[in-house]
Amino acid sequence: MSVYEKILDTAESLFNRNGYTAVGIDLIRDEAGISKTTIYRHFSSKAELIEKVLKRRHMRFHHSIAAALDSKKTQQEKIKALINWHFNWFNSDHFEGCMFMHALSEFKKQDDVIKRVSEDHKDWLFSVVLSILGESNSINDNKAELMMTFLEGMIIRAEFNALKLTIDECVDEMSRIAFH
Amino acid sequence: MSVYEKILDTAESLFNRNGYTAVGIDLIRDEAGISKTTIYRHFSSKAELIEKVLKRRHMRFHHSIAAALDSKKTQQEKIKALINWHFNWFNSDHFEGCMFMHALSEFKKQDDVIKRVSEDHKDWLFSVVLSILGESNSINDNKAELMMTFLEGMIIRAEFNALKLTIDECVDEMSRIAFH
DNA sequence: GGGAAAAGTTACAGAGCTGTTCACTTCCCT
DNA sequence: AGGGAAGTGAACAGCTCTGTAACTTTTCCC
Repeated sequence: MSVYEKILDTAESLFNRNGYTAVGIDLIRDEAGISKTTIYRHFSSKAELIEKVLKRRHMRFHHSIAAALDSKKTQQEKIKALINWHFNWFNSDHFEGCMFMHALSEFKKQDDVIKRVSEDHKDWLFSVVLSILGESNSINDNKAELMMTFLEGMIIRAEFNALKLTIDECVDEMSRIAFH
Repeated sequence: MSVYEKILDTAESLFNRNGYTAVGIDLIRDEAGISKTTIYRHFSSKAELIEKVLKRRHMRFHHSIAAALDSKKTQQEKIKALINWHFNWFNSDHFEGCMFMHALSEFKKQDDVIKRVSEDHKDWLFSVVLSILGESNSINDNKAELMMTFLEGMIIRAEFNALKLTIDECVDEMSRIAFH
């Protein structure tokens, strides 16, 4: 694994667990076993490191979700796959909530680049939901809004260990929204 | 207004707009026009100040929502009042998302007291939703979970200016969950 | 093997943060 | 009038953080 990727891996893991401001460059250096000089040779600032971490994470999510949905034929199967994907994420041992959401909260008043990367991610997730429903029109846009709102709620509740709903209950709710 | 309350007011406003870690005691001192000595006479630490800010905010929300729902008779009216209350909040000029959620994200690994205050707030909001439905049983608990998940999604989407749903659409969705 | 590129080590500048200290002032209560 | 509570202002200790600089070591390609 290249040094560049090791920095990104370590930074992503630490930012995910402890937040962006709470994690300093020195901690990333120690955890990655890579000198600070090298970190700053690859990334001009902490903000750029965060930006690159988020962009790479977005690409990973993008490919992973696309792979999970592509093989599915019906709308119902796609919804089930989407919910399944999220529950797998919630139950993985590194789940700490949505990093893009946290980035938006921490930087919406400070850093426009990080803010935009996070907004782009959420816009993309909305487009995934919309694409399950079919073409964009007023009815589908509205259903996608409802589904997206519920999905965001699931993510938040899961972060705080407050999501008591089962996979099937979430699939049922999403399906009910989708199929009128 | 007492000095004590002025400190809480200023701190709450700044924490709300800029986050907890990003706001220093010196900024609160300048904004409130109150010396740092006085702040530390009333609050033994920044963590305690945050805790008191959150507890007072919780009490305010508690009374405000209770007042909004108490006069309503039917379940339908109560749901409408709850959604209305939230949209009023979203559209107020100081809305920046849920401070308890942000506190949980920032302090879940650091400060158990702040974490618990925030969890208590969310538990209370759940109990409000449940009380609209009636007594606690497996069916109502499940409906309350669905409604709470949707409500949390609304709050997040509103924070990021991504909530395109109207009041009526949210009321319809919540009612659909509540009335089977 | 030689030489350049990449990485490591260490120290440090400059800033900001929390929390404390001390000397001074204001104000209220009796 | 006088004493105590409450507030002010300014400095500062101690720490952490970002980012830089100078110098040494490793790695790797020809």
